[in-house]
Amino acid sequence: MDVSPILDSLNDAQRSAVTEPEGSALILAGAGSGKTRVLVRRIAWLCCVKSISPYSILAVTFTNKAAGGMRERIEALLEMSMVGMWVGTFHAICHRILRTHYKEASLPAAFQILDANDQYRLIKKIMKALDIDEDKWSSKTAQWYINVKKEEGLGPEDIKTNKDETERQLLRIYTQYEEACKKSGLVDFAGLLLKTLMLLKENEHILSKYQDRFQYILVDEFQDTNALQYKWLCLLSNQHVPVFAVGDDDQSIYRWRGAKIENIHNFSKDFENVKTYKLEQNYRSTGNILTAANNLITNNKERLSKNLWTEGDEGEPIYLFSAFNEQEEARFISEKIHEWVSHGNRRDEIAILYRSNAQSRTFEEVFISTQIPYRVYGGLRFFERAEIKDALAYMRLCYNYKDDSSFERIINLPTRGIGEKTLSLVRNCAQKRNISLWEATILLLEDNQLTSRSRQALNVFLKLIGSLSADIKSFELSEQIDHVINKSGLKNYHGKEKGEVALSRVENLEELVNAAKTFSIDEENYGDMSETDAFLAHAVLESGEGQGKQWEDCVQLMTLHSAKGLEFPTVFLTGMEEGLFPTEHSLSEPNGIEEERRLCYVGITRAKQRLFLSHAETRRRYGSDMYNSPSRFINEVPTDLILEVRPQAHIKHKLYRSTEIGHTGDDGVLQVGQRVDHEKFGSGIVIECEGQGSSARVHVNFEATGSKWLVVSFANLKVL
DNA sequence: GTGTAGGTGGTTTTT
DNA sequence: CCACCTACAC
Repeated sequence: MDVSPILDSLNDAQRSAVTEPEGSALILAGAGSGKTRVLVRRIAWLCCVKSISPYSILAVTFTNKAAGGMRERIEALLEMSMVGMWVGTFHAICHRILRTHYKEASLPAAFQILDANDQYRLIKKIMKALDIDEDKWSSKTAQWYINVKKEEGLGPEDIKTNKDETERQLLRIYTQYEEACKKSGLVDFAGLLLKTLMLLKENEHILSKYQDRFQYILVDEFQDTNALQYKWLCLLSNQHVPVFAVGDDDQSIYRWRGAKIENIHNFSKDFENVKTYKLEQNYRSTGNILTAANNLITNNKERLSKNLWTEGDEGEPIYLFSAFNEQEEARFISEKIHEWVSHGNRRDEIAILYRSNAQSRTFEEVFISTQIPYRVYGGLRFFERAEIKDALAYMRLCYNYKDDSSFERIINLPTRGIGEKTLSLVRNCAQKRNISLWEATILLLEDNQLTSRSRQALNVFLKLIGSLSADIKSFELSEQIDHVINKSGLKNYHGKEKGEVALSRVENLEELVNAAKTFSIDEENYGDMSETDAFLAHAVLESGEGQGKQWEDCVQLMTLHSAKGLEFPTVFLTGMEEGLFPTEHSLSEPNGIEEERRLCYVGITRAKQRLFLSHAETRRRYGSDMYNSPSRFINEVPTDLILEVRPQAHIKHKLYRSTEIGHTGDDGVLQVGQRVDHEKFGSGIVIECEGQGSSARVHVNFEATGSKWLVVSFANLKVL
């Protein structure tokens, strides 16, 4: 057969990887080296040349978006349907397996998935019930602890009771939390993975079913897999199914979330017959951009060596803009965008990247006033909105009365006179008898111990859910949701509120009905689930876009993390300041700086043609002015690549100002960060140094009087 | 049960 | 500084 479309325009390394005959392979694919292309062609190669049925292939990706894109690209390349091939995130795949074997996994058929937010709420509730002081052991820590333990593959019963008081408390919470999840038929994200792993370990016939089925396993973004996912891969591959793992250790930016880079190192040891391929030719960026990225990343000690190169031109220099404050930084970028657009270019070819979400604000303000359409990525997504989750909680409760988390969410929403007092009676009863809140409510009503008022209210609620759940069983999915949001009073409740927000809530609820209408059950991910089950799972696993409406040509604003995997002709890498990027936090973490540097590397390599780095001398943060020196990462880009742009030079600054200059009268060394004392202005901190000898000046931020430039030879500063 | 004053904390994020 | 949460007063 003609394999040319599959091997067409691949370079040698890519071709070797795609046609790897036997065994597992580790593809170290640098940024822009055609990683996705290799994955897609590999699958095409397996199907067409090796005549492997799509049914025998499992491809795992990091996001749902990537999964969809991959299937599409293969189908486009081969002009055939890939029905039967499993492509999805670890979570989606585990979810599917658990649905199929819910009995063996000791889960109810109607088990629901708990998202991070629900998980947090549940943990808080449990801590309150256990009477654990939140000031001493924060609920955030507890959540972190639970997820870390799960990712290590440890259930509460696997952890030995420690003498350490903190750990004992955390374990108590973990135990209770698992109990609560089990009782309500809820599984959190890490739980999907852990439960699947247990299921496969404990049920030989199920494990061999999947081991026999999947003859080839492919993993994208391998550097971002965590310990649990790795174990899962080992188990499924059973040492002999070839695993094709594609990743880039230099782009590992999720270690803080449990991603284990060691997986890349261990891969060759744990799997048989592993060949390693390096994809180092970059097809994305100009020579200068690549040189900048390469130079930056060589400052990391802990990495597999790899050097990107391109056949392309050097291209434009790396532009650097030093702004006085964050406003000016945004204004400068706004001007550049106007310039760009007036030359007939598109705004969506421009990305503005920043370290933290809060930084988008200044850009938004300036873009509104200078009339630049923009789109901010990230933030609250559709299925994460409170009103949507409320509506879905009704649905979930209708299908599973034991879902306590949903029960609590909507018992008094809209308000129906069931307050804290009644609710705590229900909670107590449920806890004492180890039954669900729903069952406890029924018991309490029979017991006749409640005030007539709360009995009335609880009765109304039970009746409502009862009749809703009876009504909707015969309806289409979208009709079910429409029915629920109307009959529950949810829509009316938000309709009566005033203001923009309320209006958008009603619109969102209507949009939910719409989403249900257009939801087509994707056989591959949801198998033989009912449409409703599939939709509810879909809502949690794939929480949707933050802001719809992509039709307008918009400048793209996003964090460095969310830029991973994307590329843009022009990239503005903003807020390049010590304390911001790298973050203050990272300085005290063991390998914090290296992760920040990888993040910077990701940022730089997003750019195809033009890269702007910018930093601000002062930045308003948490209400007070911060004076940050330029990020060390700027200095790690070779000076000769950089062109400083300064359209409105107010003061002449040195680009690379030394951090140490001259001497004070009492012969102390003056350097950035040094505390000094001045006769008149009092004490302050040196935030900048400039010049040499008698013309040397320092910028000092005085506690009492604010910041001032002082000539060192006159100021008579005392080093403190 | 709703509204508002006071306190607090505040990277990155997909599933 | 601002968004979010909690606690209390209507």
